[in-house]
Amino acid sequence: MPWPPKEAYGSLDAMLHAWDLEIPAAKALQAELAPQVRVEPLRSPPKVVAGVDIAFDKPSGRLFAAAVAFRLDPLEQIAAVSVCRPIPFPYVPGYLSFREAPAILAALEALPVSFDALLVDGQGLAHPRRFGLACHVGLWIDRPTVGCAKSRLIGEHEEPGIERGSTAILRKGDDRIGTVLRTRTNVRPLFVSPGHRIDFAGSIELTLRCTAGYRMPEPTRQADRLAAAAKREGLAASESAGG
DNA sequence: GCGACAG
DNA sequence: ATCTTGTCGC
Ligand SMILES: [Mg+2]
Repeated sequence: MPWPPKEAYGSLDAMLHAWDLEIPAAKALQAELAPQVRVEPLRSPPKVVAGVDIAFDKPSGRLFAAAVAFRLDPLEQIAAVSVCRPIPFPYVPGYLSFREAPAILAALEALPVSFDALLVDGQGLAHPRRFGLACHVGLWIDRPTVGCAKSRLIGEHEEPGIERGSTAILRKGDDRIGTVLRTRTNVRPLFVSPGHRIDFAGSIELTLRCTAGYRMPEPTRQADRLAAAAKREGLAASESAGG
């Protein structure tokens, strides 16, 4: 199966070299790729949902990316992997994908099972150029992808109700860019926005279906934990090795 | 120029 | 994101 889809970018080679860019070039690339993002209803209900996240170790300049797959109905973990890579890009608001996407893609390629949808720890459409981390990764894997961020990057919104499931529209000017979704009663809401191949309603529904007692959806929450664990043992391993 | 600012 | 123990509230 042809993955990643080079057709979506014109040239896979160009995209492979597009990870190492200066801010101005990265900004231009986002503007060029944003029109490729498709906000549309899910074509078929996802059976397997994957989640990804990263743990950083500034001292060693390394990062640990994890990908965890969950089957729905009932929600249960079926696979998990982690990879180690050098940190490729500094954290710059608006350019998170250039720091995290390469490693996320590597982790997803290492996942031993196929997945129908992906949950990312960051914004999707709710981005200055409508091209957050979830859009970048979603376009690459060409599968339904949702951005589930813990805080706001841009946009205005009202406060959603305190009950789990309550929502408030996240907007920029007259355009809707996402949803402020309460995944747990009386707990800070999440900022959910489409990454690719899914719409606002679908991103809300999928996020809620993947939530089990915690603020963060399970795929992303477990990926966060695995990345942190990989970091701990990764550092311990390099220490005992003398590095 | 100043403040905001995913992870 | 990361540095980090105990403490407050549902
Ligand atoms: Mg993260």
